[in-house]
Amino acid sequence: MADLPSSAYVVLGLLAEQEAATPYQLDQLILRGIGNFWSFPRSQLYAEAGRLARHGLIIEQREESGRRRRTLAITEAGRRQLRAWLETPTDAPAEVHDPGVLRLYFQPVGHDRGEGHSAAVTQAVLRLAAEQIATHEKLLAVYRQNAEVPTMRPGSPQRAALELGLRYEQLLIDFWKEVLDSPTNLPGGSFGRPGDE
Amino acid sequence: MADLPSSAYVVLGLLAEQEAATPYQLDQLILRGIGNFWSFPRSQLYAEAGRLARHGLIIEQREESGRRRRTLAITEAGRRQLRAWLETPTDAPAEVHDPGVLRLYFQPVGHDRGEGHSAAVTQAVLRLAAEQIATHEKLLAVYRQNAEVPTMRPGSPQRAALELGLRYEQLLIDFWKEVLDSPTNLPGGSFGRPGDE
DNA sequence: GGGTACATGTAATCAGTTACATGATTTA
DNA sequence: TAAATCATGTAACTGATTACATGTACCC
Repeated sequence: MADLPSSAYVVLGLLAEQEAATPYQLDQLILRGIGNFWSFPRSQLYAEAGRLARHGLIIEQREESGRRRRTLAITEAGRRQLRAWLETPTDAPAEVHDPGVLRLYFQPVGHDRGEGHSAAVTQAVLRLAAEQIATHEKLLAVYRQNAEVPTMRPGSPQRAALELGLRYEQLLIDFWKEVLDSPTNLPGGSFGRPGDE
Repeated sequence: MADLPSSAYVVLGLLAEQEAATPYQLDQLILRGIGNFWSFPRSQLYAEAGRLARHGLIIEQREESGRRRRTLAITEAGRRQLRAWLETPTDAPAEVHDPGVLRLYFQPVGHDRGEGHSAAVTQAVLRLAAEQIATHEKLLAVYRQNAEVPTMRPGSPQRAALELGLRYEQLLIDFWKEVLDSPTNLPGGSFGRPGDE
């Protein structure tokens, strides 16, 4: 079986716990759960559903009437595929796409010549840091709320993924706060060089 | 000006510091630098180059002879666009796609009924954790090497981005080590609940 | 000078996103 | 019952990836 994109396994995984769901319901689940770590727009769910159905990994039932709603359910073959994937070792690195860091990286080139930090760069970096702190604190708050919902069992994989999200956001906030504190000598300066475990 | 995908700004940003480069050279730069935080395959560079050239943000020169090599250089309009983007506030959240976490999340559904941790799940989680630790330690080692290259100025944005990478990998390693230590009560268990600042 | 590794480009395909259209349900 | 909101689907487009083809330099 040709291997599927990871988003397909998100669908399979959710259907494995839900037994059956509409794409819309899956979207809600993703939003509240794994979506914070592997998100994609709802419309993609239709494409995934089609693909998975073609492969016989799920079955789609359409309503006849107006909305022609789809109900999705995983098949035995789908479960097998999911299990196989869960057991497949992976050393694929995580992909991080962070627009804030990207902007930080290129700050110096936006301004005129010279490697040194101009006042303009400093200003821009400060603005960026403040904005990023706000962004990440907002997300942290959302995660904390998610941690409170009753179905979130402590010690479960779902809770662990969320925990990682919480720590990640905290890391980012700490990082940007350091930037705010010394915008001309960013984190990773002369002290605490790597190699000194 | 319609706004461009972030990868376009990677190209613009690099060209702004390099003055001129071939796509291949850009690829090398990305590999060593920002690529750890915003990567895409080399072939994409050709598409980006085309797009940017069409918009007049860079100029492309092609060799006449055999390889028909392209040399890219940023234009004044390109610099303006880059500057504008650098100053655009963004609250777009970072996207993290981590195949290890995704697998962890769905471990329970791979195995038979019941919410409780079966021995099989525990086994699978342990394997996953071990494998993830190895993966992230490998990447950490690469980052540490990158931190040593002479052009990597301490306190610079490039170094800061790398620093973030180092911390991120360390975070992941710590997380997975905790998993290894108590695979039946994953991080985010009863103690250290959020809300207790 | 033949093999190997590096450098370069393109086309075809697949994934992901945006924008839109419409059906159903609630509520004032 | 009109307006607002939630739920649902599709098509068109753009971005990203894979697979391939070929050129150039180096080195034994």
